[in-house]
Parts: sequence; structure tokens; C-alpha cells
Amino acid sequence: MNFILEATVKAVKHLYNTDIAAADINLQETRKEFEGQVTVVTFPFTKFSKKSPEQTGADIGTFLQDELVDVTGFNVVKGFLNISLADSYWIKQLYTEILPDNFAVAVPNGKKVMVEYSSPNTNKPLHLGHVRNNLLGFSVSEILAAAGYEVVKTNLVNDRGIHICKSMLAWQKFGEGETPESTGMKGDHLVGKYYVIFDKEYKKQIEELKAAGQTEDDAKKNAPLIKEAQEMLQQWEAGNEAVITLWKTMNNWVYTGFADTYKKLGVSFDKFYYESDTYLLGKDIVDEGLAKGVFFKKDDGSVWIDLTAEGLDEKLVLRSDGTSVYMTQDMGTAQLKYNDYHMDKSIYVVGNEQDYHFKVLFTILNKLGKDGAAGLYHLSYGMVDLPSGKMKSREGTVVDADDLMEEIEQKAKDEAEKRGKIDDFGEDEKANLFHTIGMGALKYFLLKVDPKKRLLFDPNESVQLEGHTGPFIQYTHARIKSLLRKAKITGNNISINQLAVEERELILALTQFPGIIQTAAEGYSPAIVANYVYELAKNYNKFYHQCPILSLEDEVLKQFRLQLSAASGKVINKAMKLLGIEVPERM
RNA sequence: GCACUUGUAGCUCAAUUGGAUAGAGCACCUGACUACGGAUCAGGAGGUUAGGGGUUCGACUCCCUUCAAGUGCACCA
Repeated sequence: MNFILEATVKAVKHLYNTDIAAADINLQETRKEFEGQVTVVTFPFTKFSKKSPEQTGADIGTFLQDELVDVTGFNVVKGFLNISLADSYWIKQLYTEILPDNFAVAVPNGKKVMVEYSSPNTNKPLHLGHVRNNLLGFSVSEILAAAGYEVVKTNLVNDRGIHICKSMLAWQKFGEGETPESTGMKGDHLVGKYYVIFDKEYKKQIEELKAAGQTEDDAKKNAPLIKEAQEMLQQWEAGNEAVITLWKTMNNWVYTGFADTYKKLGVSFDKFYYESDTYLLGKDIVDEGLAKGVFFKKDDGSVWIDLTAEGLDEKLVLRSDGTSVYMTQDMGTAQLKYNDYHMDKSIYVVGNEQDYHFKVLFTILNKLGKDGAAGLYHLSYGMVDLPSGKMKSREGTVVDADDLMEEIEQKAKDEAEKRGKIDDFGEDEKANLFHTIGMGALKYFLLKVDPKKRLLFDPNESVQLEGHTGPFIQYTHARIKSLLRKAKITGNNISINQLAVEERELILALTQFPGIIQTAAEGYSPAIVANYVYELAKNYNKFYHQCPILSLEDEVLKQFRLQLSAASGKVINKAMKLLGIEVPERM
């Protein structure tokens, strides 16, 4: 649509002798109830045209129609100039822009972006909240890559600390040598089981101490189990061989389990960082900050930054005993990542409960003048809530990621078998399809919502397969493929003179795809792609119902509609890939 | 208490970043060529955009305020 913008700039210059930038022109899709396909909002021009919005629109419209052969007409409603483009223009768009293989393939922009996501703790299996994180991180990576970035996907694994010691201790005390092999349990679930056991036994001890007269706070501190866990953490830090061996063993169980879950989710990483390697980093940055006067030291030796001028608080960056806190590590890790990759942007996909932490972290790195600090971004997403409220692992109200995927595949299976269209599929083929549809439903459900909003998930209603859903879009694709199996595309560059409304609207929707990718990349929002591809599928379905294809006598028109169908199928496929969703040939 | 975020149809979500009569899906009602694949399509009903004030040609969108919900305010991560 650049040619409309350029001509409008020219029109304004010519008519009103005023210079405007193309980027300042508000160009939008014409609403369905008016004639035309693109609309220029002309209200802002009245400032210098000194005429009514109607007259201004009419002036510019006339100019455009004289200037551009593809503009066949216009109408003006208040400050809206609705422009009609020739059918030949849209047909040309299909053949010269949309159908070629390089449609919506961005030229590399020479910039590198790192996306950190998932970042699990190694003491329990992944749950629904992690699922949202993983899908967001993966999809945003795909979108950025499609927008021309070189993308590095990283996972910062929280593999050390008191939480994993709790699981280790409980396993040592109550595990009786259980292993994933001996129990047949997935490694992460087995370790999670002992995390729960720890909590149960710990609570028991707290109650006992309270019964013996201690206050709740004292009991929490004095319970033997928590003391043992803290001791174990110290031994770990001291490099105690037995503790390290146990730690490695149990973490490996978890990694095997995670790998399985990641595979089912369809997410992947280019680089893993482990906190056991990074938790001591950052102290040199503390020194640097002190030298630069960005940080200050209190009498007890602790180091702080004063961010009250930025509307934040004073924040601790190093303990008085010289050990690291979360912030210290994250400063160090940011530096490590930058040293490794020298990326232009660095995205952290982390829940909104850490908004404050990242605000402080980024402010610090900017104040220190660190390279890459300007490119830091916290992709903050809302919590996933159940109808009963927040998920609480200790209260057993978490929705486990593996269970969830299994349930949804089961539902996809029930629905598919009910419809009986794939009875000739082999067993593997069926299993594959159920996974595709189930994951399509789940991923689409989680990704269609604006990341920053909290998300309500009702496990009882599970995920819908009809309406505004992933399977709706997958179905549209499968139907296009079915069509293309029955009739072959023979020619290219077929010329027809006139378009049906549905055809024009479908082409219009297709042309928007590259812009959608850019917008989604700028906003780090898979939801934009998700809502677009739904609109596109609806447009196709409308066309499909309204316009006959296979039964057509007119071979030229038939070929055109087949080409249009093929183009739609391709864009649906590409858009869904950006969401990490596969589309089937049949379903 | 302070800070940040959110509030749109009964429910789940949109709204081209300040533009036209606020749009979809689910659920509810009515229809569709003897199915080019009905996981589809067409139509109906459903709204004081949480309440109030302001800014301007124009506000779901920006500002102020009240209310409600969520999150954060550790020498935890």
C-alpha cells in the first residue's frame, strides 16, 4: 500500500503546499459497510487544508484517481476517504506478491536477538504456567526470525538452591532407592514427588513444635528437616562429593523428563545456561559499579543502589557477607550472555510477578552503561488462573503439563473418531494426527490471548475444538489440501477480469501477512498472528462456501480459484508455524 | 499502606495503538446447495467498554478520581 501513501504525500504537497511524512498517514482497511478497500483518515489534514473534512477528502481522492491507474474510484464519509482499487490490481497482487515463494520471507536485518524462556526449577515437573511461558517464548522466537532477526533461544535452568535440596533430602530419607527405572515414573515427576513429601513431613514437624509451645515462625526455622536441607545446601556449595553426586543424579532424572515434555510441546533451545555455573557471577560488576559510583557500600559492608530518583527503592546488590543475591547473579548472567553472543536485543520471557525485579535489573545495567543494555526487554506475561483461583503446587491444584497434553490429545481422538473421516489412517498416522490437533487446540488457546493479560483456564471444559480455535484453522487447511488433491493446478498467471467480493476480501487478507509479522515482532505478541490467521481462515471459508470450484466449467476461473486456495493454504501454514502449530493434510 | 498491571455481551477474547454504527467465538434460538470435507456457512438475540469527571473534530484507547481483582514491596530465587 506504499504507493497510496506516497501519492497522498504528493497530493498534500500539491494541493496544500504542506510536507507530511508517509508514516504519519493513517491508512486502514475500509470497513465492510462502505465501498472500497483502503481508507485514508483525512481529519488531520484539515489543519492545513483549511477546508471541511469532506472537501479535503474529495480533493485528495480526485488527485489520487488522476494520479494512479489502479485507483478506480473513491467516496468520502466525514473524514474518511475510502478508495477502491481495480480488481486487476488485486489479481496482480496474488500472482506477483503472494504466490511467489519469497512472500513474507523477510530479508535478514543483520540484528541478533536472544530469547530466554522456560527457565524451570529442577525440583518438580512443568505445569500449565510453564506451558504458557514455553509457548510464548518459542512463538516469539519464530516471529522474530520471520521478521528478519537472527534468533538465539536460551534456557536458564535453575538447577541449584534450597528447593532441589529439599527433594534430595526427602529422597534420601524416604526414597528407599527409588529410580525412574524402578518405578516407571518420569524423572521430573519422581523428583517432584519427593518435593511434595518433603513439604508434608516438614509441616508435620512444624505442627509438633507448635504443640510443644513454639511460635509458628520459630517452628518454621527450627524444624529439623529445614535445618538439614540448609546444611545440605552448604555441603553442596562446599563441593561435598556425595551431595554433588546425588544432585547430579536427580537433576539428570529431571532433565530426561523435561526433554520429553519439551519434545511434546515442540519447543527447543540453542543454548542452556545453568545457575550452578552462574550463581557466583556478578561480583566483578558490583566492584565496577562501586568504582563508577553507581553503587554505594553501607557500614556493614553490604552494597546497594539508590533508585529513588527513578521512582524505585534502594536495592541490595551484594550481601554484607559478600555473597550474591538474585540481582547479583542476574547482572552477571546478562554480562555472560552478552559476551557469548553480542546480541542487539535480549528478551526475558518471565511472569509479571517479576516486573519489579527486571525494572531494577535493566535500570542498573543502563546506569552502568553496559553494552546491550538498551536492548533489554522483559516479556512479562500474566498468570494462568483456574476457575478455583490461583494454582498452588502445595495444595495440589496445579495442572500438570504432561497430564494436560494427554487429556487434550484424548479429546482430539474422541472427536476425530466420532467424525470418522480418518478410518483408513494407520495407527502411527492417527496418533500423530491426534497430537497435532490436540496441541493445536491447546497452543492456540494459550497464544490467542494478549501475553500481558492473565489467562483463565478451565480444565473441566478443556479446550474447545470448534469456533475460534486452532482446530478450526487446521480444518480450513485440511479442506484446502483436499481440494488441491482433487484438481491439479496446471497453469500460472491466469488472467480473469473480475473478482467476487469474497475473492477480493480474501486476497486483501493475504496481502496483510507480511505487515502482521512485523507488528507481532515489534509487540512481541503471538496473539496478533493468532487473531490474524483466524480472520484469514474465516475469509477463506466464506469464499469456499460462496464460490464453487471443482464443478466449474470455466477452466480459467477454476484455475484462478485453485491458485487462490493454494495461496491461502500456504499462508495459513506459515502463520500457524509462527505459533508453533502444525497443520494436517487431512483430519 | 505504597508501587505496577488488569477491568469490554451471561462466559472466553478482539478492536489496525486516538478514528466510522465497539467486533468474533462459546452457550441460546432460526436456517443452508440431496455435503467441491457440516471441526463449515448464513441469520437472530445479547453492550451506559467497572462508575464519575476532563482533554478534542473524534476516547475502549490519553489525564485525574472512585471501586473491584491480580502481582510485587527479603541480606529468598
